[in-house]
Amino acid sequence: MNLHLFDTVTRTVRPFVPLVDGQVGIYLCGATVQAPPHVGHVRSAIAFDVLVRWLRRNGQQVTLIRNVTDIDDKILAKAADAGQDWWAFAAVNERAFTTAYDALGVLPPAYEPRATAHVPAMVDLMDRLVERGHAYAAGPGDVYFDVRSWPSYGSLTNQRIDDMEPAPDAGAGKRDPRDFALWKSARVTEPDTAAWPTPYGRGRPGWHLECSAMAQRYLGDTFDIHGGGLDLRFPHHENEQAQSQAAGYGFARYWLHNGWVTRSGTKMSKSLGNGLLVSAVLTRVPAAVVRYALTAVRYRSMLEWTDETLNDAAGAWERLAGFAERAGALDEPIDEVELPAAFVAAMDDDLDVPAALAVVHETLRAGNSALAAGDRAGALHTATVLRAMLDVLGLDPARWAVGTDDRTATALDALVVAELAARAQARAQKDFTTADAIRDRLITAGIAVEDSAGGSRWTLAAGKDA
RNA sequence: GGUGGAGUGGCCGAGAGGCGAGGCAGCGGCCUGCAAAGCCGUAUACACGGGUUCGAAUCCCGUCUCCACCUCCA
Repeated sequence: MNLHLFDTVTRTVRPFVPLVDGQVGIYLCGATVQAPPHVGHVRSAIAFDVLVRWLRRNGQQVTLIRNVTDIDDKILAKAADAGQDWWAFAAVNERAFTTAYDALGVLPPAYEPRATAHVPAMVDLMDRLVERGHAYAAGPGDVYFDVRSWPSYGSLTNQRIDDMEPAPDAGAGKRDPRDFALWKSARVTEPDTAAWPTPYGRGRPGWHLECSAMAQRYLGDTFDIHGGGLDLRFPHHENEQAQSQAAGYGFARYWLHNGWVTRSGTKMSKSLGNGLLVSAVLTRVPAAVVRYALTAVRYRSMLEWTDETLNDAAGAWERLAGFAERAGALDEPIDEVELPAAFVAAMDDDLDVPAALAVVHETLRAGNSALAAGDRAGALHTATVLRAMLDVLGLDPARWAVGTDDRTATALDALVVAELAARAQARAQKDFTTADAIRDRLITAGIAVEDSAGGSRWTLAAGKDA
């Protein structure tokens, strides 16, 4: 493996060497389940899904831990507004995330720990920090991290404490306004179920503490990669690193951050109200097209989300999937296929997917040419290589093909095939008026028809101009 | 105020001193009954102003514009 990754800490692309050869531990900040996922959320999941797939393709055994933050201020507030139990409210949104991940082909993590199930691990971490003089209780249930006690605080994002804007809600009893909460005391307005007893008083976990505790529990004191969105670098990841290292753990060896999805140049986010729900997008665009659109841009870049983004993705996707199918390669095994050197080099260069896709499209052209020249064997081989590359990106056409066991698809196929047979007969009799009428009828129904020497082929034309 | 990112042809997007990645759209051609699909061909691109160099989108200096984080955010 010759993978190089951009590490946020050093701000350079550097060789990735796992702590234990052949095994890679990754902690990815998952969702705070206060709302269903928007497109930006799944972009992050997909970015790291590609990393996981590439590591596995290179023979690495990957342990991916992606947490679920199932309690926080907003969850409590929104659930209260909706007149629901906060835990039920969180569970509904967590399921929506799982549904979206599955629909977009994001491989499931090894484990998805929930914050509320890890209070003992968090208390352990707080104990260590208090013992070492890096945390203090400011009152019953309120525990803060003492940023002044940890000289390297700010090292992840290259900031000095004195340059940071102090939090406006400088909590009572804080030694420094930048001190952040490890544990938040139970409020009288909050339900009893939202607080846990600790030696420091009743309360609930601070966001940063959760991730430190869960990463350490499942991946060990030191692990390979910590990932998340660019917006989590500060304060979340800075605080995680400070807590864990101040407690004596090595923590993450590489920090990776994905860029976000923008609308008119502005970050898509819940608070700005410009978030597009994944569920809404998927009602009008095939999941494979959405996946392609979110995968095609390099993970560190911003991704402007427009109808044209989807239109471009739909065109490219249909070209790729259409060739794989026409070449008859959907059932070929791809695990042992050797990948083109240029593709490997692109992926090894900090997951340069756009460059890798250039190789994919060159391969596609060669395959289409082989097919046009009647070279079935050559086309089949090319299509198999193509699928192997696409599988690394989570875009293997076989994964997204409509199954023949799908009753609706089977029924539709029978009807369209009958129409195409009638059209073929009309064409044979040079009755092009009838033949074109049949084709127009199919096109109106959203079915594209392609003629070739071997007969006519149909596909659902959905996806374009979505 | 602090920290970081970005500005590439009609659009999207790689590259980072020297043969114009790739995709979409467009144009010309081949194929086709006509289409579609596919194939072939087709671009005086690198925010602006200086400089270094035989040679710069790529290095240096300066300028402008945009975005983000420092408060919950993938």
